[in-house]
Amino acid sequence: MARAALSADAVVDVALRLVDDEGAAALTLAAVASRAGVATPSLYKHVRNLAELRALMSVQIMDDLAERIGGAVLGRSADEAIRALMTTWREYVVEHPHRYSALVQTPEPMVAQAGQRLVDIMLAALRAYGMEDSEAIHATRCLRATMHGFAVLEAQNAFQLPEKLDETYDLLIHMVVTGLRTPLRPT
Amino acid sequence: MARAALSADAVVDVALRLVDDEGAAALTLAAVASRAGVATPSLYKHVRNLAELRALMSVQIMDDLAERIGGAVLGRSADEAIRALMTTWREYVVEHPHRYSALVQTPEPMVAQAGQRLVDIMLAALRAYGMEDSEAIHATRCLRATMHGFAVLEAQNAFQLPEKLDETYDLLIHMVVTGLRTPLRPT
DNA sequence: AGGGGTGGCTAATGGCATTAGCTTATGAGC
DNA sequence: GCTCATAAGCTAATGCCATTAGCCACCCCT
Repeated sequence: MARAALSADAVVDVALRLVDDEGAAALTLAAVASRAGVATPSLYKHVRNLAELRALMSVQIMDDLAERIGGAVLGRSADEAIRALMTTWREYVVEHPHRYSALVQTPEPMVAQAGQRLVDIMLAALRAYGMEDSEAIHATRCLRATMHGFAVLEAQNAFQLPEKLDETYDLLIHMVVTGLRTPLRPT
Repeated sequence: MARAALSADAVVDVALRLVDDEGAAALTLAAVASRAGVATPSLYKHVRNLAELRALMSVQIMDDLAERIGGAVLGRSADEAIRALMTTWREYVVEHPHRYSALVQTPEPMVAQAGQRLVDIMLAALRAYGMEDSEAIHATRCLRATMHGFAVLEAQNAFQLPEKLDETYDLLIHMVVTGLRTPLRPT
């Protein structure tokens, strides 16, 4: 080992704060290096390239989300668990909208695994409905799509009208809870 | 006027086909120019810059979607309209996944207006539920968030497990229809 | 005290968006 | 049919960015 200095985690951390402060479009290696007080090429000692940095950031974001959500869901079941999950998810997005916009979905194993950890937590919350496996997977996808869609749109400021988003989100939670509880077909 | 040749619309068209063929990440002015059989700087005679090209592409995509959806919803009401709307939306995404990934939401008026046209069609479909204005707006946001979330994830290939997406989407439609029909509170 | 490896640096390359300024074809009016 | 203004194209140049190559200094371990 040599000087302590930077590390991959530290670089990711600097990059995440940069994105928080200046938006996802401001993410360049030059800007990260400048914040870290280092020359641009030095970053390559810690991350392979920009694409990997993006992936590492996404993993960190998903893990943060997973941790928060895991805590929120603990000890609750069924409707209450979904409500807590969705509320916690949105809180994170509202706290860090740019960070959420910087999330990338790549087929890369590292990112896919972090996504899976997140999905597993949702899956666990939905099993509380007594769903069998395949059914729970479909339900989880619906939950994920719904939350993610709202999150993306809110993070990008895509909702124009003056109606309160809090109220919309209450309705969204209601829609998910009601819609997933009502059986699709009487099979 | 001078030579017919290119036009802003033609550039947008070439760019959309490029994205369809090679993915959203392949969108560069150099690549568009090459496809159009022209030198890169020539594009600036038709679009202001890359950001404007992206915006114009997004407008085109949203208008295509609006046209399809307008047709699909015509003559249907309530549940059937929502079902048709969601099905048509997803068909477009499956046909043009890269194009959908290239969609940008900016506060720019041009894009916001195209988005509004799309939202208005959804709003019209939801009024069929007899919702009053504010209620219909919240419901439209839920519908939009849900569809968009699923579309983004499917376009990015973010669903890993082998379960059929068709089945998931059936459940999603069911969730939206059921969830939006059930009143939130008996106010 | 010394040596190996790690983490930093400067310099160089190539792709891209964008701007400046020149050239030419076209079509409207005569 | 000729002229000319202008739209639409071009080449050249700039500057930012990611990435690579190759060099140097510091620190820990012995």
